Amino acid sequence: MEKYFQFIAETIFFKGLPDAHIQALLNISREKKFSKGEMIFFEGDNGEGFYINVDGMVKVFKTSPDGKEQILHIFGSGEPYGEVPVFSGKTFPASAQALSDCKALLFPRQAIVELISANPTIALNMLAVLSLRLRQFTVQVENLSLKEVPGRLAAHLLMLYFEQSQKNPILLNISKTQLASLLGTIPETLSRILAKMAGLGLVHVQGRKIKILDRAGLELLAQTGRTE
Amino acid sequence: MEKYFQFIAETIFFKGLPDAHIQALLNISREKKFSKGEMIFFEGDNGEGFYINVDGMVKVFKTSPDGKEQILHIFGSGEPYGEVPVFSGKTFPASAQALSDCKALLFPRQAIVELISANPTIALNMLAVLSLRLRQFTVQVENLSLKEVPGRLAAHLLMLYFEQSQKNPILLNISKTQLASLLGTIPETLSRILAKMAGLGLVHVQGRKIKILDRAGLELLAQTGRTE
DNA sequence: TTTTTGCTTTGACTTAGGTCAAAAAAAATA
DNA sequence: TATTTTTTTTGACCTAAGTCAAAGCAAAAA
Repeated sequence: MEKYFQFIAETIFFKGLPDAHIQALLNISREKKFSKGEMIFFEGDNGEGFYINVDGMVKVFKTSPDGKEQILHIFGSGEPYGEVPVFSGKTFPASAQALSDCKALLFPRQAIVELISANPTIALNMLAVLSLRLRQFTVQVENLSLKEVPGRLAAHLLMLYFEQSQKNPILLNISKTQLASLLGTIPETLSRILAKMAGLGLVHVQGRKIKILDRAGLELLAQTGRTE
Repeated sequence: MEKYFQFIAETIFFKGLPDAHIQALLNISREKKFSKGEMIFFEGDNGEGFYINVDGMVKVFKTSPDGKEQILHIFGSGEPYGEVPVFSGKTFPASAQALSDCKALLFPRQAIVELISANPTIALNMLAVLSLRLRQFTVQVENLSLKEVPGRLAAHLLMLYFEQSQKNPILLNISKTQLASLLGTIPETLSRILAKMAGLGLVHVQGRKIKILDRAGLELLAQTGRTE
């Protein structure tokens, strides 16, 4: 586990902590591996702790009775997930699945609570992370209820553009089917709208590579939903 | 402010704290009054602290460029809101407005952060509150993207039924226009669907009083979206 | 009480985006 | 490479729910 010392010390949850605490965290953490497609936890499960992703990508999602799924979030390296049951005392509100082969560190509930009780400063990092997550949810609700699919897609592409340090073309990190589920729509609709956006000269699409041709146009679409 | 000692000591945020800390909180808090319709904060503002509602009801919401609004949450007595900027260091992700004349206590950011740094109980309480809020958001996203309006309405009525200790008829605590906005739809659609549900013998509607006639039917509708 | 204002309902119409089916393309596996 | 499987695209069609307009009600203000 020693190899994760530096890794833990740099995660958003635990950055800025004294070495002694990092070491304590290292001692309580367990390494977990998941292969592509494997379920990490199910909605309704009692959480044994939360995870920090080391390698690979994880999706957290909800499913409807008729099998439709809505992705809530996709987590990559260094990102924590599954914290809700640790603090709320309730079950997981959603399920998690490995999108690729994954490695993660599991931090058991009891040990984390004790660590916070002994050291409230840690809690501030965690409060910050949860607050940012709340912020993201307000955006997702706004997108789902106040924007139409083209607007959501435009906003997402712009987000990726900045996330990938303004490189152009941008590269989708997930399949278009997964992207559809993240945007609250279905692959057919996503495909049609990408085609329409290409027709309008906003983007050029080649598999997972999307070249932004008209950034101002995308921004207008993302903000107002209109294209003129 | 002394009159709020007991009130603060019983809020979800601050329950379980020693009297000395409650007194400290009392000392840093400021009483605020808002009249019906008054804005409490705007999306994008820097938060000076968070609020705990004393009297009245507050809605937290997002608005689209063309004026449509989505209510994220409605807060009543004893409930905290506006915490996101305190911990995330960012601006308010949504706006807040008084739905009725309101009284609230404002807890300034700096003082709260200091209190948390020194007191693990508060930190854990706050983590619990934010986690529960995250849970609620997952439900809202699920509702918006995986359920149709009748299913969302049925789920909401059942929630009110339990919130109001299974009294029947239940009483809407907000106008139908506000309810529509909370459910991610518009008043016309809500009205039509309530009429349809009444036609199916699920409920009986009389202004803000809604009598549940077929609870199993409502539960089926809430879970599966179907009515047979 | 009367007047004004805001809330709710109803009707006619439109549309974004979903469903179903099938073909085409890409990726994974043998 | 060939073969199987998965993903993506396209077409025809359908429907939930939105828009617009108007009327009816209820609640607040004069």
